[in-house]
Amino acid sequence: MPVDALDTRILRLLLEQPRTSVREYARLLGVARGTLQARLDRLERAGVITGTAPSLSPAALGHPVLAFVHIEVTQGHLDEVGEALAGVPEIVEAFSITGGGDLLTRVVARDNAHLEDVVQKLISLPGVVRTRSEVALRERVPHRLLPLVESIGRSARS
Amino acid sequence: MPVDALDTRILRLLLEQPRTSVREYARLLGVARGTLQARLDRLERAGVITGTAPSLSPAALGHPVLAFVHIEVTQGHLDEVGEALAGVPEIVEAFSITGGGDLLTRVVARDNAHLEDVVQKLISLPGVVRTRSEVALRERVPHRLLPLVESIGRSARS
DNA sequence: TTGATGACTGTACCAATTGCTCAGTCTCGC
DNA sequence: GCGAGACTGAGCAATTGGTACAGTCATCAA
Repeated sequence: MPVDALDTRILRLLLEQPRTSVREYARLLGVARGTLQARLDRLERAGVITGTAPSLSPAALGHPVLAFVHIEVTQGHLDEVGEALAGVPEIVEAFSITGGGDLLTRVVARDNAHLEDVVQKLISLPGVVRTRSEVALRERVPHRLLPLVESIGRSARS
Repeated sequence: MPVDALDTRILRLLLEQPRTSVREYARLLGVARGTLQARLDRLERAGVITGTAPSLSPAALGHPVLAFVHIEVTQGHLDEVGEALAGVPEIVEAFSITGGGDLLTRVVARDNAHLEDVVQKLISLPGVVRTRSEVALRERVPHRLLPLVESIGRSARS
């Protein structure tokens, strides 16, 4: 079993109150410290906990504009373009998606003019046919995993 | 100035090797511990560092399917639908985007059948006209902020 | 029934880290 | 010249993380 009831409680605590010590987590969960530590090790080894890097806000870093740029690529150039994307610092993440040779990239920019620059740069990449941009206007649901974890916890309990 | 040269060096360290003590960071940067601590406090207060929660992998949590679901909403129901999205645990994040009453949501699912269930749930929300899904096939550029930080650092130095 | 395996507990130890404070130095702008 | 703000280096008590150990308990196969 990948994650059992105790694991979901651990993950919930981790998400709700990071910056708490392992000792304190153990106290809150009513579990021995060794147990918790073993669980954490296992969760990390299993790839559930992928990293501990603090999250930064591109907006606070002077890049308040967020856009999703679809990139249409000519046949057979998907890998090539995909790799080239890594060289664009404004691209925060990118996926190849269903629908022919399409890529979906998440782009941040200082302003709309900067966004245009980035899109121009993308169009100039060899293998790119055209792009289509959707600018994020408002964050309706901020990135979160807690509801998913709780949902998993609920179905695991049953 | 929001982030100067030292700040970018700090952020780079933070991203490159988390799980290092503040003391060690200070040593690596050749800076007094107090200084570093003050900088970290300031970066956090400024909203640059938004959180310290460890990052989890939905895939390792049994949700390997990632999709971007566009939702078209009838006029005037944007807020309503936007709030309803928070009630769907499979929705990891959501934005309202350019183009009429459109929402873009990031959805994770156990498999394609589960994805279909989620989309069905979304369609059933009052105010939703139709949806369009793009399933992520491969992660071409994994989520990253380091290149952006370095880019900012380069322009700040000049 | 017996024996083994794995998970959890409670305790203990130590080096290192944290949060905090303080006085002294340096640089900048008015 | 002078004050404000930032940085330094030092020190302190309290806590932490890493690790180890023996004992308990439940499960499972022989």
